[in-house]
Order: sequence, then structure tokens, then C-alpha cells
Amino acid sequence: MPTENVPTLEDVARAANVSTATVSRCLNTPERVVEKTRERVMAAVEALGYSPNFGAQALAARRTNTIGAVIPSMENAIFARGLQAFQETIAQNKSTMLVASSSYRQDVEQEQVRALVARGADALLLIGESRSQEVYDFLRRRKIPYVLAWIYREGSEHSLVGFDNRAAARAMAEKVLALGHRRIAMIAGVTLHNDRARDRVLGVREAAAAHGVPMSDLDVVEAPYTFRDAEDAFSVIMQRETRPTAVICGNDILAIGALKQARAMGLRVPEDVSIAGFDDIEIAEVTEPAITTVHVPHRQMGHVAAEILIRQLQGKAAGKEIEPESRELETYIVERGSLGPPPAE
Amino acid sequence: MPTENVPTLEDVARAANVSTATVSRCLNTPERVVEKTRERVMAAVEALGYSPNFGAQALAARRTNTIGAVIPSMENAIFARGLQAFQETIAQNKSTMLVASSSYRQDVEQEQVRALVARGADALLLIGESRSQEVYDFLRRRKIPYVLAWIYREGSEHSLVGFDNRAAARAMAEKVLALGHRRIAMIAGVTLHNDRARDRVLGVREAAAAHGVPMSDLDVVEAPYTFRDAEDAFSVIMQRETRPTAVICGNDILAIGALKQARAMGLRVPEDVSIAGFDDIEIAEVTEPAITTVHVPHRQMGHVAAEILIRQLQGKAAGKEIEPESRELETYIVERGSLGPPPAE
DNA sequence: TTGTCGAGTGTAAGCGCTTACATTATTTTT
DNA sequence: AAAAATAATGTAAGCGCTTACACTCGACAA
Repeated sequence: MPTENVPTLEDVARAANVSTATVSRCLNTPERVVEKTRERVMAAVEALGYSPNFGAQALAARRTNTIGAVIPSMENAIFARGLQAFQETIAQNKSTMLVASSSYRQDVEQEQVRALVARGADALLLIGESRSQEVYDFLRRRKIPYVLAWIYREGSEHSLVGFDNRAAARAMAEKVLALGHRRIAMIAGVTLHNDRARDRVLGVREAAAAHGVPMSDLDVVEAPYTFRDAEDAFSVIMQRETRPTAVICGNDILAIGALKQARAMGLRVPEDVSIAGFDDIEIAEVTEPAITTVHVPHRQMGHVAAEILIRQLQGKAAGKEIEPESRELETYIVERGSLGPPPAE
Repeated sequence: MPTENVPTLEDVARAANVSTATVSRCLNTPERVVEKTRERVMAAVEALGYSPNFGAQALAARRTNTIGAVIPSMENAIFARGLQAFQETIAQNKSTMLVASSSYRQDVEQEQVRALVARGADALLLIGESRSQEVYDFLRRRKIPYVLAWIYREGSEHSLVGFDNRAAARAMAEKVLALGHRRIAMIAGVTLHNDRARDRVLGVREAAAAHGVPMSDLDVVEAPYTFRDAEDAFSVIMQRETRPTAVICGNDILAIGALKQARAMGLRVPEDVSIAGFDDIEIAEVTEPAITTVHVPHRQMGHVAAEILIRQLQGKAAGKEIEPESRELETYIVERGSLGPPPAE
């Protein structure tokens, strides 16, 4: 039976009859300790049920083996899979992930970044690129490696792991246009402080313009990422003079809300109106009809983001400067049932 | 411009021309410092951009202001809302939440508990009650307050915040039986190491037995909480000699998978077959038909769990023994479209 | 044999903070 | 106005660990 009080390094050292330095080495750099000693120490560790004190370790080593992530929301599944992959990769590297969510608010995000850094996060995963310069300055001054995910563009000064939201959205719009749709509308996410949402709108607008299809400001309505808001947005869109034949949504949550509202309005999808999503989260597959959407490589994104951070951390430990490293991932359109040709007039 | 290096308490003390103790007090117990001094110190804190070193603080104060949570999965929305509420309440108390997910595996969970404690978690939120005694012993020895959520039963030695899964499932089954169904089946979650899943099965069986409705082992099939597995399970069930007229699912994910498969098989819900869910996660509302399910007070659960932990932590700081405190919450059935009377024979 | 070297281990100085206790300033009491 | 009580601040001892540096000792070269 272990003692009442939590054992310390010193207890182990005493039990194994070595110095605390040796115990520490056994735990951190076992190859620097001769086998016989190591065995003795490990036995003592085992016997006492020793586990290092995190604070002390962090203080002395100036490193916490903790990587933080600030995501906009944990209430929907958009970031869940990516984060899961991120965490798995982090864990393989003997680090822990700390998550915080910002509710899509820039001020909250900034607060969370500070909190995570204050708690010793060695590195950070953030979503998207648009945030106050202050945050970047803060991170740079503190020399904290960070990677921005869910986004990619050439020539950024940051480390980016993601895809070109604009191009992907454009591709989806192209597909919609290719099917013959000429009246299209969009339910976008809230674009304020959200570059992914913004880029997706841009992509759709670009494609429309390229095909000479007019899209007024009224054809793009923004909605927070909830089913309810999407339903309302869809209603608004469909009550306009000339109804669109296709509604492109900023993500799958919005698409599902739109789909539900379409049904409520007695519209068949895709016969009466087509709906397209973005993200390919799990539920996009189980609706009726299933959502045609842009597949995003969530797991790969989380995985690669983790790898980059780990590499930067190693470089930093070796005294090198942190240098940005980006990676573009591919998206593709998954054709399911919600997108079809426009109804004959 | 702040200095190149991260400022320490001592830097602040020097800048404000006071001792480090005073600075520490300004930050932690401001009422113990006279206003004029405090202003001076705060100005210095501001000017230097000081933020305390987490490790040092944890080491000296023997407390991290971190509360850990180990949930079975973050890939589906089951725990998301509850966790969000938990985190909000924790945050109000100037603590941070650390999340880990166990992928519904008991050994992984045990590992995560250790990891969180090693990382200095002051208290822990766990899901359900069924885990190795070792874990409880470990927590008790380390004097770490913990609460078990998503579950409730009388007379537990632990702190429980949740609802009676068995009674809730029984109520749902009663409702199904009251509608006239006499051939019912269940798609349950994997019951191994999962008391919520187990209790839900028990509740359904109890109700069936009470009404003299036979339920063989074949009528209850277990499936991991994914759409795909639920689809397969539904197929299996519907291929049996005598088809059930109602399928009660262990949670909404399973219900949605079942619903999808029903459609794929050309069965109308609820005309040909009724489907019931459990949890009332957001998507249960947007399927067609929407899922009739057991509403679980996710947010309240997270909120109350956090409150209990905070209280226990305060008690502990005051030198008291940790004493378990439980709270039962109410569930109710939300009637939507997926449950109806059985088809006429 | 002596000197050199390197591997293994120990010594001890912090890491940046909190807090018990000591000291000094201020207020209250008599 | 002096004594006593109280409030504000300072002093300094850790908290439990890592790691630079010092030391010991056997292997090997000269």
C-alpha cells in the first residue's frame, strides 16, 4: 500500500538509494543510466506509485508537453473529427491536448489564447487566419509555435494546414451551374471574423460571375451555424419574388436546416429546389435526401497540423527559429441526393 | 514595448517598487492590499504584459485551477452540449477545463484519468459509474473530487449528476406499448462497460415484461454509436421471421441510422415501423420524420456537475473531507414524428 | 605504471510562484 | 499621548523537478 501522501522524486531516490538526478534521468533519458541502476529505480517508482508533479516538471523544464487548441465551437461536429485526429497524433508524442472554444467570437478567442498560453501550452492550434494582429504578436513574442487550420492560401506568413475554401466553394458553384441552375442563392455562415465563411461566399460569387449569373446581396444571406437559423434563412430566400432553383450552403449544418425547411414548405429536394452543403460531416450522409457536399479531409488536417507543431517544437528545443510550414489538402465534391438539375420551367 | 523575455513576478515587483509577495497578493487577494499600492502594481502588470507562470503557480499553490473531463467520445454530439455548459460554469470560477476522450474504452479511460491527474487536474468529471475500482481508489488516495454524470441512482457512494437511464427507457417503452405495439426490438449501445447503455436495455426489458410482451435476446442487438452500425443492426432486426413494429434505440445516433436504413428498405416511418431515440441531441429534430426521443437536460447536467465539483474543491481547501453530493435530474419524452401506432395487421 | 578519457552518478542551483512569519505603518483604545 | 490592536508590506523558505557542472572510477593508451 502506497503511503498516504503523494510520493515525490526524492522519495523514489531515497528508496532506490540514488540521487534525484538519477531518478529524473531514468524517467527522461533512460539511455544515460546504466541498466542495473535503472531497474532499481523503476522498481521504486513502481512500488511507490510515483508520478511526476506536473507543475514542478513544467517549471524546471520550461515545457509542459501540452498543446492547446481553440476552436470556434464544440457544439456541432464540424471540428470534432479533425480535433480527434489532432489529439491522437499529439498523444503519440506524449503530449496532451487542451481544448477551448470561442463560440465564434473573436474577443473570446483572444482570451482563450492567452489562457492556454498562461497555462503553459507549448504550441497552439487555431482555426482560420482572421484575428487581431495582437494575437499573432503575442504568440511571436512568447515564441509559441502555432498552426492555423481549416484554411490555406499561398504565401501566408503563418503555418497553414487546410484547403482553399474559396476554390472549393467555387467548384461546388460550378457544379451547380453546370447542372443548368441560373437562379442560385446562398446561405452563408456569419462572415464577420470568419475567413472560411467569407471565402466560401467569394468562391460562389466568383463562379456565378464567371457564368454571367447575377447574385445580388439579397441572394446571399448569413446565418449562424444552427439548424434553426438556417431554416429561417431558407424561408426568407424562398419568399423572394423569383425563387432560386438551387441554394448553396456555407456548411452542412446550414444545408440540413435548409433541407428541413424545404420539406416544411412542401418543396421536394432536389426536384423543386437543390441544396448543397460543405464539410461533409457525418450527418450529411443520413438525411433524406443525403446532402451533396464538399468533402473536407478532417482527420488528415488534424493529423498534419499536429505533426507540424511537433516538428516546430522540436526545432525550437534545438534552438532553431520557428519557421512556418504549410500544407494544402485536397477537397472534393461528394455527390449525394440533394443536388439535381433545376426544375423545368 | 515589453521586453524580449517573458516578465516574471519579480520584474513586476521591481517595476512597482514592492516585494514579490505584494504583487502576488494583488493578483490573488486584492482586498488585502491597500488601493494605492494595488494601482501601482496593476499598472506595472499592465505595462510589462505580465501573466503568471502556470507551472510555478501550480507548484507553489498546490492547485492548478484545472478541472478535467473524460468523455467517451467527442465525435458525436452526445456529450457536447453538456460539456459546453460544464466548461462555462468552470470558467466562471476561474478554472479551465481539460478534456480527454476514451473512445468508449475502459483501459483508455483509466489512462486518461491518470494523465489528467498527473497534469494537475484538481477535480474530475467522468461519465457513468462503471469502471475499475482501481480508478476510484486512485482518486480517493489522491483526494481528487470527482463527479459521475449522465447517470443517477439512489445510494451511490459517489457524487452522481444525472438521470435514471433505466426509468427513462422504461417510460419510453411504456409509451411504445401504450400505442399498441406488441412486437418490439431494441438497438442498444454496446453495454460492455457502459452502464447507461445497460440501464436503458434493462428499462425496456422491464416494461416489456410488465406488459407480458416477450423480448428474446435476439430482439436486442447492440451496436457502437455510429450511423453505419445502426443501419446494419436495423437490417438484421428487420430480416427476422417476425418483424417488430417498433424499434427502440439506445440513443439518437442509433435511431437516425435505423431511420435511414428503414427508408433504404422502403419502409415508412412510423406507418410501417416506429423508431424511438434517446438523448434528444440536435439532429433528432431535423430528420424526416423527426425522432421521438427522451429529452435529457444536457446543459443543466453539465452546469450542476461543475457546481458540485467547485463546492467540493472549496470544502477541500477549507480542510474538510470530500463528501459525495448527488443530484437527480428529470427527463421527459419529446413526441415527434417517428413513433406512431403499429400498422394494422 | 601513469595519464587520459568517458561513462555513470551526485551535488546543488535554480525555475517563478505562494505563504507563514516577521516587520513596519496605521488606527483604535484607554 | 502612549499602549494595544490591526492592517499593510516585506522576508525568505520552500513547492518538486531538471540540468549544468563536478566528481568518481574503470578502461585503455602510452
